Amino acid sequence: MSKEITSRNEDYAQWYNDLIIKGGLAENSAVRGCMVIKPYGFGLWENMRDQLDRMFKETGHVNAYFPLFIPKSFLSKEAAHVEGFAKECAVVTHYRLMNDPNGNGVVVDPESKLEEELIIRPTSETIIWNTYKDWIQSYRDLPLLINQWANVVRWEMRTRLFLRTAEFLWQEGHTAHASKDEAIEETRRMLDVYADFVENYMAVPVIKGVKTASERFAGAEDTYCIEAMMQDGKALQAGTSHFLGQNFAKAFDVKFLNTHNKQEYVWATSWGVSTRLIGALVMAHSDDEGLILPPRIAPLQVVIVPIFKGDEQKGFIDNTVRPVIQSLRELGISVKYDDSDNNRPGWKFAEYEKRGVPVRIAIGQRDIENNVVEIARRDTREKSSVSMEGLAFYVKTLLEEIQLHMYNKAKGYRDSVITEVNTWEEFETLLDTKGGFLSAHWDGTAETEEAIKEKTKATIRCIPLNNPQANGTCIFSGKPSTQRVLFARAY
RNA sequence: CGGGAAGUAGCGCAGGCCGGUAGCGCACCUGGUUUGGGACCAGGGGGUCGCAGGUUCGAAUCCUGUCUUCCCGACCA
Repeated sequence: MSKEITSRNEDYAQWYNDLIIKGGLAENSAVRGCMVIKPYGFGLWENMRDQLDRMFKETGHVNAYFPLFIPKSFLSKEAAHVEGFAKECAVVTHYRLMNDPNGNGVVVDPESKLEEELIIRPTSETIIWNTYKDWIQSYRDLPLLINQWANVVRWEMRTRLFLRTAEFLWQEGHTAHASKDEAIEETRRMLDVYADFVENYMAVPVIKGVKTASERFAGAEDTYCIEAMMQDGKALQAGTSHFLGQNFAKAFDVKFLNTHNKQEYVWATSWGVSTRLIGALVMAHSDDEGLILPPRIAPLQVVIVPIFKGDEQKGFIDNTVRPVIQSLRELGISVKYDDSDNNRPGWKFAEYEKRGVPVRIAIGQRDIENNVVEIARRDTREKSSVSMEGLAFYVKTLLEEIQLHMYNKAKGYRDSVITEVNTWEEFETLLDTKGGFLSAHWDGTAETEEAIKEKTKATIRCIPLNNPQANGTCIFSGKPSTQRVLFARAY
């Protein structure tokens, strides 16, 4: 039993905080609402980022970088966009400090007021579309497929490590297209990339869908999303891909000459995932002993712990382990040999379990005599004795098996909490007792959606893609409905 | 931004009501014994008690303000 981690049953929110902090991923900083991502957590992000980056490149995108500061006037050009972000922006009003005349350190120099305030980007549509105006003249300049890795700031009232912080890291793709169909195709393509990544690398099953009008990104025509399910029955939006129509092209006057020599506004998309995914990862897989990280993105895949009495045994173990490490590395597996003398094996076992390292290899005198090692997998906590012969391949296969098992387990849980409900009583009861996704008929109006949210805190997470059409009656209003949608309480 | 709780050594806490100059466990350092699920003995180092004012001969303790964190709400990815 872990001495340091609050159990899920006792206090789910505290359990999550404990995992992040005790697992070494991140901690709170001296700045309100901002976290420090520690090396282990950043290693995780790097692995996620690198894989996503490969996938973006494979789908024809290139990276670029746009400014952190956005002139205030830019933000006001697209009406819905302003509306959506106005309330949570950090604003730069001055550019210089001076010594406090009263001797209290430094103060803002009142002489240095900016003529036009700068907004610290909450997202980059405006600065990017202002730039695209100059980059796009003809259909030959399209499509323009650009991604940016950046930090953004949204002044949140209430923050939680990784899930919602004032500053976070993300990627934002911003593309421009010659036709509506092509832009929609891009929006869907990137949604598929996200789903592929989250399911196959993070081992978190997702539901692809479309947001309702009220849940849409500020300035989008359509917002597509992937929705994940956490162990407490609450949903989490893991990624979004927006079809922006011609809204930003019109706001920033971005036109191109088509093949018929006619001016047209370009069609746009934007899409993003953030460090929030780490929160999803933690809450989808981990247990009361600590983190459980999927092998394909774990910063450390294998840890080797020696068990010995005296220097002589240690020497034997070192010699046995050395070629093992080499053969694992040759297969592209990350390994750490923890032969530190500070802690005993039991302590190390607990520590690496807390950190979610997928595979632990323990090796002692007894094992060497039998030409075996002890292998423990983090996901099931099973231990077994494995021959040294072909060990590296065994581990490689095991890592793949763990990856798959984690996905299947998470999917099994997720599927078990998707419930079709047909009465309002059922809806309210299940929301409180079981949670998860409630698949229910909805009359399609924002009023009903809002009323349900008021009453239950559940929102429509998405209308799943390829959603079967079936006539029914709205769970709340009793009016006719053409399809079921997914409701849930969410992060 | 409203309501509640909390901030004392790296971590977890006691002390506070009743003011007198700070203590425990873990971690850390040294030496030794240990090592198959969070070792033990002995010795040792480390704290402007979140910060700023105030009351007082004297403040971790009382008062005011402020910052931060956690929980619940409103807002949101």
